[in-house]
Amino acid sequence: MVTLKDLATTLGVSVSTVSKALKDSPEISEETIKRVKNIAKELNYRPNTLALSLKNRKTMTIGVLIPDILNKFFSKILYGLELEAQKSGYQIITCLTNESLEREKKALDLLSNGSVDGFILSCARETQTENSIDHFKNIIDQGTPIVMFDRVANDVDCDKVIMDDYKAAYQATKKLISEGRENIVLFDRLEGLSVGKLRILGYRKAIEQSTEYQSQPKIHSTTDDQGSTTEYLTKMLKDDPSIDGLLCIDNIAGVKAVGAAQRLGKNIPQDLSVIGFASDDIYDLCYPKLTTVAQRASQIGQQSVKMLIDRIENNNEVKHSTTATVNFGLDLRGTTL
Amino acid sequence: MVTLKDLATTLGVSVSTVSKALKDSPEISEETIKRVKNIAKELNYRPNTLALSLKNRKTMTIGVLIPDILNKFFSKILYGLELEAQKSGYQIITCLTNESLEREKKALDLLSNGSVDGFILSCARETQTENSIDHFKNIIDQGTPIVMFDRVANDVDCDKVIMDDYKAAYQATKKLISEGRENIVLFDRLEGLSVGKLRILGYRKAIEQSTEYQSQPKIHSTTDDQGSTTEYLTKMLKDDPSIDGLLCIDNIAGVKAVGAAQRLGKNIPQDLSVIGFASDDIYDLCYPKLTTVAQRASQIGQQSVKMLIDRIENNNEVKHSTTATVNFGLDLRGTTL
DNA sequence: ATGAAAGCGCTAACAA
DNA sequence: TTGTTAGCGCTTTCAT
Repeated sequence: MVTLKDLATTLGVSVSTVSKALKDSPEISEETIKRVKNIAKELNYRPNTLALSLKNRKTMTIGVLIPDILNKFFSKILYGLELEAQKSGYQIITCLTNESLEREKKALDLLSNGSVDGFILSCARETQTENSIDHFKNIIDQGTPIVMFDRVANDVDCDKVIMDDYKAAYQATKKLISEGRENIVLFDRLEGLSVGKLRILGYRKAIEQSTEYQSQPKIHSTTDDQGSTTEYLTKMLKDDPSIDGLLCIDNIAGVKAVGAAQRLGKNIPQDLSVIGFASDDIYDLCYPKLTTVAQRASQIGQQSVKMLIDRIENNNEVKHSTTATVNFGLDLRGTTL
Repeated sequence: MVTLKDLATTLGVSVSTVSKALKDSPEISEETIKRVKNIAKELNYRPNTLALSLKNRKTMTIGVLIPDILNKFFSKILYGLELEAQKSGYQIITCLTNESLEREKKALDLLSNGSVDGFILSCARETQTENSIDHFKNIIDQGTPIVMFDRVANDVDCDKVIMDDYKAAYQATKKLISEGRENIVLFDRLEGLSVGKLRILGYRKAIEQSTEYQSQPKIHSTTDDQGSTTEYLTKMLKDDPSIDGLLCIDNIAGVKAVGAAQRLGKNIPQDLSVIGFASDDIYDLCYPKLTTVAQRASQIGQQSVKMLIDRIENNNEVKHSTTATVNFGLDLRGTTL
C-alpha cells in the first residue's frame, strides 16, 4: 500500500504538502501540485478509506439488514439500494439476518461502532412476532439514523418506507369487478404477516363498497404444511366452477392457479381472470402472462437511501420522522380481460 | 461514541491500562480489570472497528462482487457466503456490478485500499466478453487475494470455485437417453457465457458416446431479442412433433417448455421428458414439477469463503492457486419418467 | 501494576 | 508556499 508518506519521502516534501497538493489546494504551487500528482499516479496511490473515516468520523457506508435474500422482493430492494447509494458515493455493507432476532441484534451491534453512518433495514420475522424494539432504540439514541422499509416497527420513531398493500388489493379487486366478474375469490398463502391482513381488508372493502357486485367476499387460504398449493387450487376451482375471478395475494400462487385452471379446461382469461401479487418476475411462467400487482421494489430501495442520506447529512436539523408510501402498480397482462 | 479515553478519564487511569484491562492482560491487577470492565459495560463501550483495522492492517471484511443480484443463483451464493463468513467472524461488503466491466473496475478500485482483506467475485458479462483481466491482476499484485467463482477468468492466477457444467449436462442427457428417448433436443438461451458452452459439450458427449441413441445432437437456441421464449418453444415443438426429450440449459425455459407442450396437447412426461437447469426455485411453477439440474449455490459460497480466508490468514505460505469443483445435483421430479 | 509515547494514514489549524 | 503538530481510536513497546 502506497501512503502519503511514501509520496512525501520520494519527493522530498512533507506529508501535508502532498495531502494538500492532491486536493488542489491554492496554498500549494502549481508546480508542486503537478509533481505530486504525477508521482501519485505513477505509484498508483489510493487514499486509505479507513484512515479517512477515522479522521472524518464519516464512513460513507450504509449498513443494510435483509431478512431473507432468497426472497426476490428483498433482492430487488437491495438492487435499488445499491443503485441509489452508488449515485451518492455511498458504500453498502449487507448483513443477512435470516429472519432471526438474534442475528439482527448482532449485526446492529457489530456495525454501530463507527463502521457505518446509518442503517436501512427490514425487520426479521422474529422481531415482528416478538415485537422486540429496544435494540433499534439503542442505536437511534446513540445518534445513528435508521430507515425501516416494508416490515417496520411501529413503535420505533424513525423514518420509514412502506407500501400501500391495502390500496393495491383494493384496486386489483375493483379491476375484477369492473370486468363484470361475479364470483371473485381471494386466495391467501401468507403466514400472518401484517401485509397480508391489509390486502384482505382492501379486497373486502372493494367488494363491500361495490353496488354492481352481489356476492359476499370469499377467502380461501392454505399454508405450505397443508400440501401443495397447486392441489388446493385445483380442488377449489373444481368444487366451485362458478369462480370467475381470482386474486392471489402471494408471490407464486397466481402462476399455479393459471396452470390449474387450464388443466381443468378453463379458458384464461375468458372463463376466469387471475391477478397475482408478485415481487418475483414470474409473470411469464404461465401463458397467457399473469396480470400482477407489482411492488415497486427498487423504488423502495431508492427512497430509503434518499431518506437516510438526508438524515446523515442534515442530522443537525432535528426533523420529525417521516413515513413514505410507495404505491403498487397494476401490470395488466394476459390473464385479465 | 464511547472511547477508551472516555473510560480512562472517568476511572482516572491511563488509556493503555484500560486497553490492556479489557483484554485481560496479566499486567493489570484483578481489581482494575473488574473496574474497567464494569464501567465499559455501563457506558456501553464498543471498540471502534475502523481504528482497529487501521492499526492491525486487517479489516475482517471481504469484498464481494456480484454481477446480477436479481439472478437467484447469485442471491443464493451471497447467502452461502454470508453464512460462512459469519462463522469466521468476517463481514461482507457487497458490490453489484450489474454485468458492467466499468463498475467492476470501480468496485475493485474503491475497496482495494485497505477496506477489505480480500475479494470474492464472479466476473461481469462484459468482463468475460471483452476478456479483460488487468484489473484483477493489479489487485493480486498488490497482495490482495481474490477468489473467483462460477464465471472465472482463466488467465488470472487465483483460487477458483467452479461447477462442473459439463458433467451436469452429460448426466442429464444420459438420463434422457436411458429413458429410451429418441429425439433429444438441447435448448439454449444463454448469451455466450462459458458455462453454456460446457453444457453443450456435455450434451454432445453423452449423445455421441451412446450406442443406443441414434439421432444427431440437435441444438436450438434463441435470445431475448428474438421474441418470447414461449413462442419459440411452441413453434419448435410443433415443427418437430417427434421431439421426446428436452434439456433446457437456462433457468426458466424448462418451465415454459412444459407449459407450451401441454398446450399443444402433449402429456408430460409420457410424450416428452423435460429437464431444466435451475438456480431459481421455479421447479414447481409447472405441473408436474420440473426435473432440474440444480447448482449447489450455497456450497459454492461456502467453499469460496473458506479458500479466501485460508489465503488471507496464511498468506505467508506461498501456495499454488487451486480450483475447487462443486458438483450439480440431478433432482428428479415429475417431468421425467 | 501502571503509564507515556509512538505509530497506523490522514487532515487541518497554525507556524514559519 | 511549505512544514510542524496534534489528533481521530486503538495497540504495544518501553519506561516507571
